[in-house]
Amino acid sequence: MRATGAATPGSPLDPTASVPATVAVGGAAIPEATVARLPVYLRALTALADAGTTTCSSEELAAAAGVNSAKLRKDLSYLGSYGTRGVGYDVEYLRYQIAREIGVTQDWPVVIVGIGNLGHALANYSGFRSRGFRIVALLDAAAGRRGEEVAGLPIRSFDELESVVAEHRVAIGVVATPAAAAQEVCDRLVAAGVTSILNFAPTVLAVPEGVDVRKVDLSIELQILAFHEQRKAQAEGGAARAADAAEVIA
Amino acid sequence: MRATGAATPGSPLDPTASVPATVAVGGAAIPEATVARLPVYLRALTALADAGTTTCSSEELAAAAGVNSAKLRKDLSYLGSYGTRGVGYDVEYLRYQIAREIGVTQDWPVVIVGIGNLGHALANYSGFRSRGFRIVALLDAAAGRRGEEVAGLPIRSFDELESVVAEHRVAIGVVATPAAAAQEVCDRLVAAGVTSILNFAPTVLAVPEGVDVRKVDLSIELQILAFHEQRKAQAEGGAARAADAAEVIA
DNA sequence: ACCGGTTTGTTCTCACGTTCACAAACTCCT
DNA sequence: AGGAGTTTGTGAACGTGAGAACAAACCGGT
Ligand SMILES: NC(=O)c1ccc[n+]([C@@H]2O[C@H](COP(=O)([O-])OP(=O)(O)OC[C@H]3O[C@@H](n4cnc5c(N)ncnc54)[C@H](O)[C@@H]3O)[C@@H](O)[C@H]2O)c1
Ligand SMILES: NC(=O)c1ccc[n+]([C@@H]2O[C@H](COP(=O)([O-])OP(=O)(O)OC[C@H]3O[C@@H](n4cnc5c(N)ncnc54)[C@H](O)[C@@H]3O)[C@@H](O)[C@H]2O)c1
Repeated sequence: MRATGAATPGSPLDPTASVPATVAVGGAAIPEATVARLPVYLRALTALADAGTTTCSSEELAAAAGVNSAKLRKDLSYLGSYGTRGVGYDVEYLRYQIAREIGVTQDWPVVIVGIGNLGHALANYSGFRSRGFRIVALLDAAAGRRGEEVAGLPIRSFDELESVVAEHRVAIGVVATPAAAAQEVCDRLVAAGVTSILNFAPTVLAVPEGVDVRKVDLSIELQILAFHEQRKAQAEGGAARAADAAEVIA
Repeated sequence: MRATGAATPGSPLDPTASVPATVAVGGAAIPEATVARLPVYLRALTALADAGTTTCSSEELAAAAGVNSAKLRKDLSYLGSYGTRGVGYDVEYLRYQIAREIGVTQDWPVVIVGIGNLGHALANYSGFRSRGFRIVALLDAAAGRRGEEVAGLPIRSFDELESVVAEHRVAIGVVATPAAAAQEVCDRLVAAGVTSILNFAPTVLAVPEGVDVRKVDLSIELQILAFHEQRKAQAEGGAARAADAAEVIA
């Protein structure tokens, strides 16, 4: 059902969101779907640059990013005309333009709240740094964790949130607490001045206008896979792999 | 820009995917966007049930799930007519119907490959179990990790993949290895018979027809937030918080 | 200077997804 | 039994996104 290279249903355009859908303000309007793909292009371009490629066609870049080349060209056209007809795109130049458009030419300071299993993994993740983000503080409510160092940063009290946000001008917060605490933590983050939140807890967060929330939900992803898996099993006549987990209806 | 309660752009409808878009086979066709929301409804219903609620209206459930109530009703209508006009939905009954539709009335066996920072967190995550999944094996290539126990399961050699998949009839695999190894691991998983993959590595995986891939990409999520954050800063006149990370263009 | 080959930027069309609005259907009360 | 009030299920209108197709623009060679 899914084709090679263009293989994924996966992340950004959230059907759970009831929202505008294009992003206008200073520059031109950029469709939300395009915004969600820009980071993918950026990554593909970085990989090409690392491989020593200096120029690439929309076809090549599209293949590397796993999208249709027409879609890629249309996406890029929202940013401007950075290619050369008959030639293609200059990898380094385009990479910079996309990075600038996304806003990751400088680092964004980020706080992580909830340094448990997941918080530790996030704190240790080096991919942040190279992609435009800098973790400036790790906060946790549990007194037991206080003082422990993770990836060179001490775990601090959640009560230090306000001063940390003010000091580093933090705009982005990550919530990695249990679901029960997520809304409360979110409220505190917003009150402290954070206007973008990445939520790992399995809850719907309510936030005031002007605050963006994105969620990463592992169980949802797996359940979507399970749904398709079940359909595949049914398509095979029901005698398939997950027959024990799937009852045939039709 | 985003409204309370319906706050998120967040996950499932991936603009990186060039794909059909409705899911037909045994039962009726269900739009992909709807499939992506069913797990959210399921979670909201579980929360309601835990709170002792036995009946709810589409309005209430929609609020709990963070979506428009018309959208909710239309989504549910794809599954059948499980509500009662003038009354609403029976929480427990609807919960079961959705769980059955998704295919999580029984547990799906899952293997995790790459037990590093992230793999450890995933292995320790209890939310899996309660949502229809059972981790049956942890695999890692590094000999150094061999034998270590995580959450009651031993870390086994990646070479045991085929036998594990065969033994437990595993259909779903999780890739938590470095990006460089992801495609190779993915190929092995597919060859072993896995037909659904959840990928945490920042790479585009190429898979044959019939295999589903979903990706969870933290950096992409953060970059999307950064984009909007930058726009907010520009909207405020450029003198805003992240002025150092955002140049005003006009 | 011109011509063939190549690749972008864009237009046009179609499919998908969201939302409104309302008739059908149910409950409860009189 | 009937009517008022409530809530579902869905038809229709609108907006957004995807992809095919093509004209405009560029390069290199002659
Ligand atoms: N571990 C995973 O792989 C995984 C996967 C998907 C989702 N999640 C979700 O991510 C969240 C964290 O998961 P985890 O496994 O790290 O849990 P965890 O219990 O290991 O860690 C949670 C941490 O949050 C801290 N905390 C609790 N209340 C707090 C508060 N009010 N303020 C600040 N900190 C607080 C706790 O002290 C603890 O350190 C959970 O919501 C979980 O459902 C985890
Ligand atoms: N840690 C995070 O919070 C985080 C966040 C986002 C994305 N990621 C991505 O998730 C992946 C894992 O991250 P991590 O921090 O756990 O990395 P890690 O280096 O801690 O762990 C990777 C593990 O994979 C194993 N491995 C390497 N090659 C393998 C192979 N061919 N077969 C089987 N196992 C192999 C290694 O032995 C190691 O145990 C990376 O691609 C990373 O970019 C991690």
